[in-house]
Amino acid sequence: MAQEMAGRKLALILAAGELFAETGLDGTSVRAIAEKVGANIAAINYHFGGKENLYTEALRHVIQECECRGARQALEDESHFATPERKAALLRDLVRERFTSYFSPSRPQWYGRLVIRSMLDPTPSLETVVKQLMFPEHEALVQVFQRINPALTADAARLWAFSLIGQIGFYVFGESVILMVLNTRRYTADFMDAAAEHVSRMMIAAMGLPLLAEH
Amino acid sequence: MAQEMAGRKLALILAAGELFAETGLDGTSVRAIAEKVGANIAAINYHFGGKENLYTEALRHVIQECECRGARQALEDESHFATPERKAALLRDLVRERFTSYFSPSRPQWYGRLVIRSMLDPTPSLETVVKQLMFPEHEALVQVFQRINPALTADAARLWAFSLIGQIGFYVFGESVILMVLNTRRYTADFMDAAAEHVSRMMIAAMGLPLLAEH
DNA sequence: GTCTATAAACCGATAGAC
DNA sequence: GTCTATCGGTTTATAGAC
Repeated sequence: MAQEMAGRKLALILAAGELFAETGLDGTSVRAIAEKVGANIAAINYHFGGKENLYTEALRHVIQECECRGARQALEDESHFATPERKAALLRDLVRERFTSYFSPSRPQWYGRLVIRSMLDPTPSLETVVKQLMFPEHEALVQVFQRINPALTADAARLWAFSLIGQIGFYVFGESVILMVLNTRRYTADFMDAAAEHVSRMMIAAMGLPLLAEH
Repeated sequence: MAQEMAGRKLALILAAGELFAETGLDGTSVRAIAEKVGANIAAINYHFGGKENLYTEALRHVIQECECRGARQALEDESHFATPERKAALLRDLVRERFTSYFSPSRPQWYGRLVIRSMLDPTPSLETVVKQLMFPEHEALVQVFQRINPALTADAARLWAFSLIGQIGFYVFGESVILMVLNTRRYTADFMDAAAEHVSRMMIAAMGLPLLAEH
C-alpha cells in the first residue's frame, strides 16, 4: 500500500505516472521524470531498477486508486435487487461511481489516460495488474447485470459491462476531439455530470427499468 | 486521393500507419518503417519531409478509408424517419456501419488503433484532419439522433453520438484486456457481430423504439 | 542513498555521390 | 529518386566517488 511507501519513491511514481499518461512510455524520458521531482536520473534505476518497472508501479498505483467497489458491495446486499426502482438506482450509482472515479475534480486528470494507455500498449506487467485488480471488479459488474436481469447470459451481461466501461473510456481517450467539438478548453463539471446522467439514463431505459424521479 | 499516389509512397504510408498504430509515434522509428518496405531511411525525408508528416498522411489515409456516410445519406431521405420501425432500422444500420468500418475482416485491424492513438496524442495536424473529415460525419450523426427523437436538444443528441462512438472505441483500445477476459487469442467475427447487435439493441430500446424482428 | 561522469546504443535528418 | 555515410543529439543504464 501507499502508506508505507517512502515519500521520495511515491513522488517519483506520481511524477512518472503523470508524464507517462501525458506522453506515453516511449515519449517520456527518465530525465524528465527525475527533473520533475528534483531527483537524479540514477535514483530511478536505484529505486525501481529501470524505466519499465517504474511504469508498472505507476499503473498499479492508479488502478488501486481508481478501484470501484460498488459492484462487489452491491452483490453482498440482496435488497439492491428487490424492486425495479432499486435496480435502477443501483445502476445509476454504479455509473456515477465510475465517472467520479476518473472525472472528479478532486482526482488527478491523468489517471484515466494512463489506464487507457496501458490497454493500448500492453506491457508484460499489464497481465498481472489486470488479473489482480481489474478482473474481480469486472466480474462483479457482470454479475450485477445478471442479477438486474436474470434472463441475461454471462456473455450478454459482459457486453453490458463493456458498454458501461466503453462509454466512460471515450471521455478519456477522446478528450482532445470532444473539446474541439464542444469548442471548449476543458471539461466542465456540468458537462461530465450530464454525460454520466445520460449514460445511466440510457442503460436504465434499455434495461426496461423505471427512470428515477430524482434524476 | 489514393488513386493518383505513387505505389512507393502509398506503400510507405501503409507500412508507417501499421507501425504507428502498433507502437505509437514515439515508439516507431523511421528506420523500422523504411525496413518494412525495403526502402531507404532517406526516402522518407525525401517524400514526406519528416516523420511527423508521414504520420499525418497515414492518419488522413485511415480516416478517409473509414469514413461512414450512412448518417449523411440518411438525412437526405425523409422516409428513414417515417415510422418507429424505420428509425430503429436506421439506428441499427448506423451502428453496423461503424462496426464493420473498423472490425470487418476485410479491413486492416490497425486502422482503429491509429485513430484512437491520434486522439490520445493529438498532433497539430489532428485539428485539420478532425475538422475536415470527422466533423461533418459527427454533426450528421447528431442530427440523425435529433430527427429520431425531436425532443432531444443538440447537446443531448451529442451525448447519444458519444455513446455510440465510445462503445465502438472500447473494442479498439481495450482489445488486449477484452481478449484476456474472454480468454481468447483474437476477436472472432461472431463476437464482433454480437457486440454490434448488443449496442444497436441497447440504443434502440433506450430510444423507446421497437426492437426489430429480424435482429 | 545520492550524486557525476560516462558508456553504448539509438534517434531523426541531411549532405553528397550516383 | 535512391543510395551510403555521417552528424549532432538523445536515450537508458551503470560505474564509481562521496
